[in-house]
Amino acid sequence: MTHLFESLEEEKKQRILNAALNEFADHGFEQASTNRIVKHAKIGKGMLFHYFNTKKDLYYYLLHYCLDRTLNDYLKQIDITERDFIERFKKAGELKMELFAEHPNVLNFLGTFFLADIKELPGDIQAKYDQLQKEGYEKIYSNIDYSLFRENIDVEKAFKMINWVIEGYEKELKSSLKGQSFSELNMEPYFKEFYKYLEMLKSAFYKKEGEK
Amino acid sequence: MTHLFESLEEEKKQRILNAALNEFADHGFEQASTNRIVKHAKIGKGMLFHYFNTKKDLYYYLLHYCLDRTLNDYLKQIDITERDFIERFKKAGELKMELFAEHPNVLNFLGTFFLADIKELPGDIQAKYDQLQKEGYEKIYSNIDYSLFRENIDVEKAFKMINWVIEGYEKELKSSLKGQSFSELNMEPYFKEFYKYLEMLKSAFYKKEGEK
DNA sequence: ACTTAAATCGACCACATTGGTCTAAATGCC
DNA sequence: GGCATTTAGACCAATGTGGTCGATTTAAGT
Repeated sequence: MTHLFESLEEEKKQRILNAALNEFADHGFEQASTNRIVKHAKIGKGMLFHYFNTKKDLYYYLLHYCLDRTLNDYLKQIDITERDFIERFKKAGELKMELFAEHPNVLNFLGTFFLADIKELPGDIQAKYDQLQKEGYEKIYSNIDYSLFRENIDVEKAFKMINWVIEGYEKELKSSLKGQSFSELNMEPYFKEFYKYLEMLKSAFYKKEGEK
Repeated sequence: MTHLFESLEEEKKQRILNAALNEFADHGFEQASTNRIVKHAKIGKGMLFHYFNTKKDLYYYLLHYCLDRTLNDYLKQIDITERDFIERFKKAGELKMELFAEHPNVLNFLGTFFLADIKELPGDIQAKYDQLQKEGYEKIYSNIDYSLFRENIDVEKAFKMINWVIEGYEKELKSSLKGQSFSELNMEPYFKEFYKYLEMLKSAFYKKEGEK
């Protein structure tokens, strides 16, 4: 088989995945401890190095996994036939929350990776990374209907502000629900509140009904 | 003398302060290394423990220092006779940038401290911390002129969105100027751009001239 | 039931790093 | 000169590091 680890029982796989993602997300590559990983994953030390030969290999495996998830479960799901910027990102925000609910550490891990700027990556991972950046850029900027915006406003700045508000709300939500098991929570009221912010943004930046 | 460290030549004091703040900001208390601190501060190991008896004492000293700076150089400077929310935070944003330019690590250090939630602090530090929270709350919410806001908008939400936009701009600025010595930079063009965002927020949330 | 192969653990390795100490030299001061 | 303070870094026991290995259990095949 291509990878020993892949053919493990799902539950153990998840335990190891989560333990390792958390450890790297919390401490970065160098300071992450394989001892802590095996302890939290509740496996013997030997196993970790049986599945992944070295600490670095483990890191690359996780990186590949996270890039894949983010690309397939998040970016690729963003619908660019939706030409309304805010509507597009309303759905994107929901997708992001779903991914976070299922795998809180995928996004955290990638977060720490982004600001660690490693000099060189294995070819296939570099490719995935490039693909992710390209896809991300496209999903944000392509095929937006500029005519929805009021004439006198700076659309570039509006884009940024909308993103900051979405990020701000996400951040606040995460911190106010810290500890609670996100995935078994009824998210509806939070989405409702999220939508109110988006409506405010629309009435701030979009043309009013009359002048369309 | 009350504290050996205080009566050092300014330049050496700064070297030690910066080295230690950076180390704790990057790694948190446990993982921070006194060896790295002395290396970066370019002093002998003995000195650090001569000035501050233990690692913990050093940490508390820094904490006290950072709380003090933030309180005196930032929070206390915010003018609450300015009743216009956005104008108040325009000046607050500038103060924050100035503090950051002079001491990038003070805010970073406090940032890591906030989310580390230590169980118990020495009395005097706990007091400073409480004072900071109280002062912070006051400076944000007290004496705001609500009548500036348009009648149909949710002011609480507007507050938050304004803060998210300011934080977003700060974050973007920091990351786009990363590496450059912030303090020797001409910040004017960036303030100009910052103001444009604030103007957009005003026209989004405030009453127009006519309806005042 | 017997053999062989894969999976699993954790003691163990050599080495690096930890917070903190202490000696001995350098420097400042009268 | 002589006393006190400042300085550097070798040194300490303790802990932690990534990674290995032999021993034991489990699974599979026939």
